[in-house]
Amino acid sequence: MARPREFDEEKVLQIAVEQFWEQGYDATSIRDLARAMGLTTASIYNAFGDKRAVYRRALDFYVEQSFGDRVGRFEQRQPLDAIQAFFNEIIERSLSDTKRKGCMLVNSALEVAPHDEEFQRVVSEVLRQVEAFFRRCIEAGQKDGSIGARQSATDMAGTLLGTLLGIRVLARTRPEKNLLEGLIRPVFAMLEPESKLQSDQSFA
Amino acid sequence: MARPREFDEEKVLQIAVEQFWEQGYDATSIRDLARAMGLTTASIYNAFGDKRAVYRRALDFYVEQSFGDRVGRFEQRQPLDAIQAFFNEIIERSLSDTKRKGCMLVNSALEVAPHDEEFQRVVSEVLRQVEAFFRRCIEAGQKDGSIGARQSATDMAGTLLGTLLGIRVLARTRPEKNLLEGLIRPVFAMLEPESKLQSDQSFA
DNA sequence: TACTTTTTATAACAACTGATTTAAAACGCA
DNA sequence: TGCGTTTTAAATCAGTTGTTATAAAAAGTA
Repeated sequence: MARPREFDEEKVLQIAVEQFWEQGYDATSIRDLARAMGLTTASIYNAFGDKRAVYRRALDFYVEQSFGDRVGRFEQRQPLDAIQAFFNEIIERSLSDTKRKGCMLVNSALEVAPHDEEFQRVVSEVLRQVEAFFRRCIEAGQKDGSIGARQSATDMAGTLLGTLLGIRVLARTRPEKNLLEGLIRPVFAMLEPESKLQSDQSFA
Repeated sequence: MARPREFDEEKVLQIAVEQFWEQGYDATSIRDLARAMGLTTASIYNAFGDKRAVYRRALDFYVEQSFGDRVGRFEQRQPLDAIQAFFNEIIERSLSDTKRKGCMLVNSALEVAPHDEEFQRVVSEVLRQVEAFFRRCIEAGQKDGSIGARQSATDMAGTLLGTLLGIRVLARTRPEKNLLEGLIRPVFAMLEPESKLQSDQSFA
């Protein structure tokens, strides 16, 4: 046959993720990638096509390891607990993100997706899946009474999605524990069943 | 004295805002700016300093006309109405944003602020002001009974700020009327006074 | 061992980047 | 009318951008 590849495509993609994640698409040059990957630019073009294709693969790779198993893992839990654990993990990750990289999907939603139809489709599809995960949790919780039905599952799932994105943006410039943990409290309260409402009057 | 300037600095700054707003910082070159402004690059450097300084001035200009009077205008109203009107306007603007430019401050929070201390300060300061506006509204509403006190004003102000940012990100890839107007409903419900809670069980 | 195919390394391509130099042009003030 | 000052225009700087051509190196198959 022919000469085999000297590098591991997954290892090299992981490096691409870190570069694009930290610096964004425009600010990362092919030479940046090549140096970090330990490859020549020719090898990158040979293996992936062009810069946009590397980013595409990197974003897929990121989504896979960021949302792939996680959603399934959380869905094992009780509905309300699943949602709360999901947000607690996001907040924790945002607070320990010393490099201020944020979420690569959100970054992509703002830098690349607005003027690239394909990325728009990719990003909105992932967001739709997260929203659907929230909605399934809420519907299950409403059925077993652990989540209130004052608002529709659809509306509340949207609220959770919006809050999630808001946290990821806010944490990028103001990664303050009090702020993030405080803003999520009223959102959790929104999920509470009706029976708990009266006992929830004090917040001191 | 000396030769007077041939261009109107405010008019030219407005053009810079539109360019940076639509394309972002990196993707907008000095030559892009010069062409759009009808100036030479030398004139830009003479008048503003360097590219970063142009962006700095443009962001200030944007913030001024986007948040300057608006907050004051809304604060004239009744507390709850002020908040609702604020969000309704944001949603309306997001839905009619055919160019998908989003909010320049949010864009800046993700592209520039993370690796530029000064912009981080500028962005977080504006966010703090928006948050303070929300808090003032909530505190006033809690005092006159038009807004519930199940959650603290601080926490709810944070929730509103997070929701605001979430809407601006979400609208960038999914500017859907149902989604945005739906996700805000539970947030408005969170603000309701205790007395209205029981009459709010149906959402059909 | 020779042939085929793919991956490498090196170099180069044209276009563009932010920024500056040079000199001409345009004003107000003396 | 000159003088001092600033803004213009045009060209240019060195460095970087994404991408590709060329040819050498490395493997399997015949």
